[in-house]
Amino acid sequence: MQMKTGVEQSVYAILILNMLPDKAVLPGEAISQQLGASPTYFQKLLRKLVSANLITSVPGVKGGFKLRKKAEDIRIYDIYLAIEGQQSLYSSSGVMHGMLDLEEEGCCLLTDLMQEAESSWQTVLKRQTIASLYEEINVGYQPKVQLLQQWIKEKMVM
Amino acid sequence: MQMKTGVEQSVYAILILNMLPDKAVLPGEAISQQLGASPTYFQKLLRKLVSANLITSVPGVKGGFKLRKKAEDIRIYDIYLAIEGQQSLYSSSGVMHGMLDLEEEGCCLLTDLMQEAESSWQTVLKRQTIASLYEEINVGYQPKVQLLQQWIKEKMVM
DNA sequence: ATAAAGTGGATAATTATTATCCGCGTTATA
DNA sequence: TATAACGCGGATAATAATTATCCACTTTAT
Ligand code: FES
Ligand code: FES
Repeated sequence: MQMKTGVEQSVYAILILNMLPDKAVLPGEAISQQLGASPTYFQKLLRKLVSANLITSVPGVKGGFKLRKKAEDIRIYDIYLAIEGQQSLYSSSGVMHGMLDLEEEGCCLLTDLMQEAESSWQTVLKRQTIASLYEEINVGYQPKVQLLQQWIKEKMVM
Repeated sequence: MQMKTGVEQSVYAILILNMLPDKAVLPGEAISQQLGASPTYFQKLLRKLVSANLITSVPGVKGGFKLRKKAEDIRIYDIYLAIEGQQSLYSSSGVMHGMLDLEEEGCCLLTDLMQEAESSWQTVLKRQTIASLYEEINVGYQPKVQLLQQWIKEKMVM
């Protein structure tokens, strides 16, 4: 039970896109290179982010990706959801059904508990946004962020 | 990112063992049959529960498994831990390291957040115990539980 | 002695995740 | 208008995680 690495990559990808000037766009391959991710698979992840309306894509020669929402409106949870899908962490196999010979469903006590735990988990991931995460990184690693900004200026297209 | 089905099976297995009279023991195969689990793999799960000191095993002809702790002292989280292991839900691949060119570790902002979320999740799973779960099932499905009790009396050995 | 259990290791089957390829549509620009 | 740089989607392969089976072994009641 491990979160997909795609979630981490996506978060940092969006963090990069957040540093992009308005109207500018960054090619997927540049991003995947910066993250050290496999370019082809990373495109698939970007597609999921597009489907989730977190970023937009521009095809064609000066194409690429950019944010669709404001950084304040992108919660870490949204990114998680885009990549991992909406299925819950726990899904009952109906063990209790067979055990107690129940006809109807909607019973599983464990499901209730697990759902509550997951909600509690989600709450934390809904608190932090790309904006707040960027804030933290910026105060903690400003010089490095400058370099990243520089790199973005080189790779972006308008 | 799905919890292993072994967690569900283990919870119900322990719930069954909890209904066992003191000194009695239930063979692993009987349990797996009741749960509809694959017998050989389910033995592996039972082993993990033994290793985690949640249940004890008795070898030999009148052998089987029984609880090691009191139902009040077995949290759902303990069972989760026994089956899934102690690794956290999220583990950083160091994407931020490569991105910002950091030497040392202990940085990842996402790791902190994810850890907080996971703690929050764990808290819920630490609240409920086998005792409280059994309580709930007992009030909700008493007649069915009677039948299960009956079955246990048939299958147990002392 | 024998049979019924658990144990541990090796291995296979299945499923989920990650990765690659290729042909296509779109768009700036030469 | 041709071309090159990009994103898109489907098919497919490689890898890893999970689930499942088998077997030789130890333990113990009868
Ligand atoms: S056994 Fe889980 S929903 Fe019924
Ligand atoms: S990038 Fe996550 S710990 Fe440094």
